[in-house]
Amino acid sequence: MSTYRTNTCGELTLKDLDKKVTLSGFVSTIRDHGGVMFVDLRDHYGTTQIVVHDDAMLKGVSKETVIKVTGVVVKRDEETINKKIETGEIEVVIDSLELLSDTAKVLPFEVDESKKVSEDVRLKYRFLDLRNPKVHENIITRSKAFNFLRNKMQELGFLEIQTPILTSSSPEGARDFIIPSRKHKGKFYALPQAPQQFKQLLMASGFDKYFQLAPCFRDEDGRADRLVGEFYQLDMEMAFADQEDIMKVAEDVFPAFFKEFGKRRVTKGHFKRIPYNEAMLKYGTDKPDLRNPLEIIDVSEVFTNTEFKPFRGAIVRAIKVDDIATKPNSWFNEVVDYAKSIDMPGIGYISIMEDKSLKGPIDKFLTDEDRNALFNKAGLKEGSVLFFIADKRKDVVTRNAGLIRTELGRKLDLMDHNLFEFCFITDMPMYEISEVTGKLDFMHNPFSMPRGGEKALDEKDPLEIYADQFDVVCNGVELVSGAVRNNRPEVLVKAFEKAGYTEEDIKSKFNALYTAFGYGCPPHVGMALGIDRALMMLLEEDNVRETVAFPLNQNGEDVLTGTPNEVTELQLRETHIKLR
RNA sequence: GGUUCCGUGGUGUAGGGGUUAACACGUCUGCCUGUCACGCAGAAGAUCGCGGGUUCAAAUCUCGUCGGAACCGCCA
Repeated sequence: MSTYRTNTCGELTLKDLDKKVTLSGFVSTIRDHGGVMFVDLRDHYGTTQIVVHDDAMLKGVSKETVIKVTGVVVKRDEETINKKIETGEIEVVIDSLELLSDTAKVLPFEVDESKKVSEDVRLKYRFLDLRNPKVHENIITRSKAFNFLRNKMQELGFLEIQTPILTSSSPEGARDFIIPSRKHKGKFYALPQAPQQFKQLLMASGFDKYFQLAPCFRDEDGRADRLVGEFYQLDMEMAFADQEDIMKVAEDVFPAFFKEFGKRRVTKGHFKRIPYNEAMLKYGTDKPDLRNPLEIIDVSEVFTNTEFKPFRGAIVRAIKVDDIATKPNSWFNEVVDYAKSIDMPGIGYISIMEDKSLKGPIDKFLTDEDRNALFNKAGLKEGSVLFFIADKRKDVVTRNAGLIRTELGRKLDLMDHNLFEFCFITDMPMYEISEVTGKLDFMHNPFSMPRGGEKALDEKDPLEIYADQFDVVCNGVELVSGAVRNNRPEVLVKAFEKAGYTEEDIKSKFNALYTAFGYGCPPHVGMALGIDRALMMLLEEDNVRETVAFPLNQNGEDVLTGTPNEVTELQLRETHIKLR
């Protein structure tokens, strides 16, 4: 038996009546009624009400002090049962109390209310914040989630293998965190942005199914849904497998994971598959929220020769919404205001009235032929409203249409808030024209196998080449990225040449992979889930930092431990670093 | 790197060119034998982030700066 307790604060019930018990924990609250005092004693497992009859025992005891008490488990009177806590039918009447650890009398915040406190204060006193059961529970769930994923992957025959944390910097992708080498003057280690190269090397090493709950490091700015510095991926790779095989794993693991830890229904069966280009047209984004039933259509051809100048020669997209033609003008004005807020000049729309006549700012520019074309194309009916989004630039019109679709869905509350709806975005273009350089560049993952292999690279317009590469999107959040990898050195070289790299570049930057592939490598496929972001959704939080025990703030600092910090002159000298 | 918002006792907020800067929670003191967000009475606690400017007068207006958050860039 422990010196400190016979039981935890979360487990005593009526079946323990009359037992002599010892409990230890944090003092949550003290309610002093004169002759009788109640102390809520909290530990990791729960809260138990302690009854004190001698106020001398509470000397020095205040909120958040750590105490040990011994007493007898007593049944509460019917009218004093507290249904809010597991132990609410009993209480412990104590005869001794020992103060194990004192506390400052004035706390930086009330532990139970810590979620309402500004984040910088919470993080400065994170240890207090984490005592809050609501905050505490997230970390427990995180632990269980990691355990679940590990078990699930092992059940599926995947082998967990650790890949290096001290590795080499690669110029592509995100900024690396770099670590100076003591033994190699002027050289640096880098923390991995992802285990990408190593997991592919594992495939070349003959391991069949690899996974890892992998820490990843990127020296990039954070967001509410993106951790600064470090985050975790469920990373996996499988040999002798194609895209269908890994998609099956996705459809097995992720819904099970969301069902286990989420509070919402999860879509059953196969995920809907949407080719990238179709997603961009229908939803205006590569991470659509399918709970929103609205879809975007292209009606450019109707307006090729229109009298309405903003639409003439432009790309025109439209969103049909049924049964809203009778909304008041003010409602439509709010939509117009939203359009302006995203830098659209305005938004045109037509409403279909009871007599099938049209009403709206755009109507006077339409010919009967146009009207017929729109009716057919959009499936308009009485009560429908068709919103138009136009611009000469394809990326702008696509983005704006997507934003309008989302706003209409939100405004009309069309979404099922009790659902996690997954889909695959497939058929990713291999290349795109970089906005920065104007040259051909990889759109996503350069290690993906171009569909059609060498032949496609030789014969096709690069912008027409697709990859067996996919994302898993849930409720408009990109959770997973996966792809069939390029395991053929000669194809790899060709694929990189299109993006302006030489064989020498590949040899110097990705020497390990290039060399390994030269000695035979099974065809392989893999994907990675952003665990923190998935947890954020499962915990219904709107900030990823709520899923991590000790997150860095947006400025990349941990104000509790003082990270990052300065190092000694000696450390600098040994690692050949000179500050200036 | 950029944009926007925020910064007022320990915490969360209100207020707003002028006198004791308000409220809730917390803290302290006293009362109370059944509360569980206990209650009641009282007290302490803030140069309103920092610096400059305008003004007879700045916590308030203004400029700058620092800090935080959200978004854009960035995140193959």
